[in-house]
Amino acid sequence: MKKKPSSEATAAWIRLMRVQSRVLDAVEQDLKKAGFPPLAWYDALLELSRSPTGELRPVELEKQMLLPQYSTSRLIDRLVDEGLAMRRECESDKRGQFVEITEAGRDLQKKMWTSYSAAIERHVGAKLSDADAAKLCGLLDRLGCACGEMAAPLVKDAAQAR
Amino acid sequence: MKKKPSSEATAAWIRLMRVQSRVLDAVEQDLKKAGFPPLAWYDALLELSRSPTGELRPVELEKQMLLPQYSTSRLIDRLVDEGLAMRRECESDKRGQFVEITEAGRDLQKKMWTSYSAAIERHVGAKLSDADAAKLCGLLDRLGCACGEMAAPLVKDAAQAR
DNA sequence: GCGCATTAAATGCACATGCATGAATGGCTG
DNA sequence: CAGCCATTCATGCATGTGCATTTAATGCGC
Repeated sequence: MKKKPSSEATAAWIRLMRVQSRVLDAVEQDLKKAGFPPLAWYDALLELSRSPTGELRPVELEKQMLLPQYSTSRLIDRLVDEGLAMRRECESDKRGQFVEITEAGRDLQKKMWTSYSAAIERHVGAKLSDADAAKLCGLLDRLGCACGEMAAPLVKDAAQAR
Repeated sequence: MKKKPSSEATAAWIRLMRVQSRVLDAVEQDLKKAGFPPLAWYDALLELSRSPTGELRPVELEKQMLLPQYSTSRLIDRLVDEGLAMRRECESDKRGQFVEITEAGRDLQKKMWTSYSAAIERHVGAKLSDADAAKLCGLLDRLGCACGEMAAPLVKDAAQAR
């Protein structure tokens, strides 16, 4: 059947791709210039630090962030290499493991948030009123949620860092 | 000064990243399942085919798509390898060159558009009314355009394929 | 015309990613 | 309990990407 998208839908698609790419680039650049690791590290550290116990199963991390399994596995490798997290074996299920954030990890997450939040403000907040940001949010949610999963219970304030 | 972003701005940022990632993924998967090359190839072929002469300088291509110079260079390599484009030397400026789309390239672009447009409809059009898509567009533009460049003269109907 | 900064494009090298697969464990079914 | 499929995580290999540098040609100032 191959129905064609309306020109509005197509335009929205193009904007979504281009604008995201630019804004992400800008924010990543800001972080890099401040001497910090990539955003993905922050996301992982944040998820870990948000867990009551400071630890998560790789599988859970993988679902929170939208990464493939192998990608999560290697991200954890790097965090561990840098002393930002530790692997801990899982008693109840010996296939699995836990990843626990270290103090250094928590520190880095907090420090990054300073730069990160400034970058968000600069590249997003400064260009949109709160009302418009909320509208944007609502429209984007309509695209994401119907995607199959719900997966947005704790996302809503995922940056309540510090 | 490091001003903090409002929670609305932060939420919008997070949605922008996550939703784009999901939707892009979905569309790329659709294309891949249909046996087509990555989206970037389509974008490049479209830009080339849109040029009146069917050719562009790599530098121009690089500006249209949001790619770094070396990335464009290698993308062209692949297109040429597959017979979808040809390199042609530039008379007036011997440093430069022209990249010209071939018939095979035009064909592929058109064929991809069938799948591509269906994917856009499925993952964007179907989830948003035209009015909402237009709103989304407007909000996104506010984020992208103030970015420094204008760079959206021909983007507005960049998918007027076929 | 000569030196020199500038622009266009390619490339070597380290590192990241995607994909398929493997290894270990768990759990279900008969 | 035996067989079998599912789950969790790691990894080898090919491919892609980022970054810095190189090569080549231009234009500019003098």
